Amino acid sequence: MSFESAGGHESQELRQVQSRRELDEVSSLNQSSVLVHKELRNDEEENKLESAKAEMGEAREENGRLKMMLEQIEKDYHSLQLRFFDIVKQEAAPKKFTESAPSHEETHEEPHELVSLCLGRRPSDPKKDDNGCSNPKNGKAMKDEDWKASLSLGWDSKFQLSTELVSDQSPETSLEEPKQVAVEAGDTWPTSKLPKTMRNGDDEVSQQTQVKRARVSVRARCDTPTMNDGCQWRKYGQKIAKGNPCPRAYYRCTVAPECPVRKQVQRCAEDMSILITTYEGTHNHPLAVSATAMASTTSAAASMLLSGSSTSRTGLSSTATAPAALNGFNFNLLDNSRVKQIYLPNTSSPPLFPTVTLDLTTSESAPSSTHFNKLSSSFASNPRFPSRSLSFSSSDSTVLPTTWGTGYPSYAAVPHNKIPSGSLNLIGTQPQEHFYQSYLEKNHQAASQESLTETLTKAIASDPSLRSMIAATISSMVGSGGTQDHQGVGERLGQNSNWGEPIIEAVSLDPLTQNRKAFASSYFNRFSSSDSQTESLMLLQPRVPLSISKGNSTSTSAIEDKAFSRIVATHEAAIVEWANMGLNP
DNA sequence: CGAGTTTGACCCGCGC
DNA sequence: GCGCGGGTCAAACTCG
Repeated sequence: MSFESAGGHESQELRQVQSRRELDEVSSLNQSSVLVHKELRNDEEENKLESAKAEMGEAREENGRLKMMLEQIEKDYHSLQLRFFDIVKQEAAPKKFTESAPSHEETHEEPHELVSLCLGRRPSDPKKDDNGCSNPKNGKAMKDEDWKASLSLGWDSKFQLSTELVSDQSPETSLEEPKQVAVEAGDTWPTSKLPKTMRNGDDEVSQQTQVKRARVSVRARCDTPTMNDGCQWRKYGQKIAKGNPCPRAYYRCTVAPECPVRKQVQRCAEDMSILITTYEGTHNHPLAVSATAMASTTSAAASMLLSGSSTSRTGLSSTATAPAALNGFNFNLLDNSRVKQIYLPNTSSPPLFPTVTLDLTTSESAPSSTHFNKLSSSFASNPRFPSRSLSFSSSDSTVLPTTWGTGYPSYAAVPHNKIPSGSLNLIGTQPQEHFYQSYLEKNHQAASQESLTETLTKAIASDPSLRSMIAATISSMVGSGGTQDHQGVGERLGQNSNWGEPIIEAVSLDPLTQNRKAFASSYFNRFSSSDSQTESLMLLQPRVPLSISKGNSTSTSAIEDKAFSRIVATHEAAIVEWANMGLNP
């Protein structure tokens, strides 16, 4: 202690001596500097002037260099933009280019990379969105509408997202422009099927002939000539199709003059009460709330279909089934017993387009796994395109099907947390869906729940579309079912958006959703870190999270319920984390 | 009178 | 090349 105090004393003296010396130096320097300053004042000014001039010269030079760089950058940007447009044109019209100048690069192009098959509408008018549901103050007034809308919020095709990646024309419009491109690229009709006026008119459109189009066929019990899906349709033709005494009617969307969406309506030959409506194309206009349900459902189905076809070559056959969630429908595993045969007008001539069938008929009819097999095999025989069947075998007819034909949905009649269960079956030809086949077999053999869970986990890892569906389910659960909170993801996303509008916009605008997206992406990427599609797939969340209520799924088999519980339990931590993102933004 | 429907003709792709 | 079937066109027709 004394040593320290002595040392401190010495240092104090040293500091005092030092400061005195410094003061002396400063004073002497001041004196001398005054003299020098007087002498050099003129010289300094001259020097300053010269240095300033030199600096200006350098600045000019730098400015010139920067200008050159800017010009060069602009040139590069312009040339790249031109190249980009050329590429987009080429990709949009592969047929023309392959015919005129076939190249290896083009012939090796994956068709799915060129296609967007979003059946929802593109966000053509964000203002309308704002006027509609995004205003939280409208809360109660919009409740019913929101509820309806919540049923209709859907997915968008990941191909749209993929298109987005390469079609960004300007940062400000990056969320909108690509969608337009997607609409133009994905909804074009083959040249042969384009109206003559269109064939002669827009070359770019008519050139997009090889683009693979997805069709979504919806089977639903309906007494009226057509399902009321909220859209305005104009009938433009009717034909008697082979194998079905009931005529097939062709309708064109008339909400917007240029809307490319068409639908075919035909009664099922075996069951006249079942109406088969096949949708094709993407609405390029805002949709009414009542119209968004079908658009979302078909969009999701098309997305699933294409996600499968995009990851595998067609022509390989396998029967596949998958658990999935669409717009709040229950996420149920396959129940073969409820899958009914879907009318196939001409199994000898496979459909020209990849088709996904949504079976919204009730499950009252007799079980028929043989029908299922027959159906899947007939699809599998299709060498050109895979087809899938999604069966929403609902035990409660108050869901979607009954809303069609009556004009307006009756969703309000169904408590949101008591949505009846529906199974969703995928019947596909995707070789990567070995899991589905595996599950199908396991289901038949009453396999153990443990193996089922493992299989499901493996499936998540192997199938990007399934991952997207799982993510959708999680989102749904968090949005309403899991938290009993209508302010969940569903409202966040659903209210501020119109139907069919690609989810990417809402996702991009909502920090919470961004977090969730990032989380889900990272989470599911653990299963497949090398899968580049995962991230975009994670954006395909459902707009509306209806409750995935399992308590009311009386029609669901015990195996399905348990399997569902297991898969949810397996990813419980992720789900909780996901949910907490909303609770603690 | 305009919008929507009906219906025969037409076009095109595909298989034989 | 021919026939078949799916899809579309467009004139005629219907309806409000």
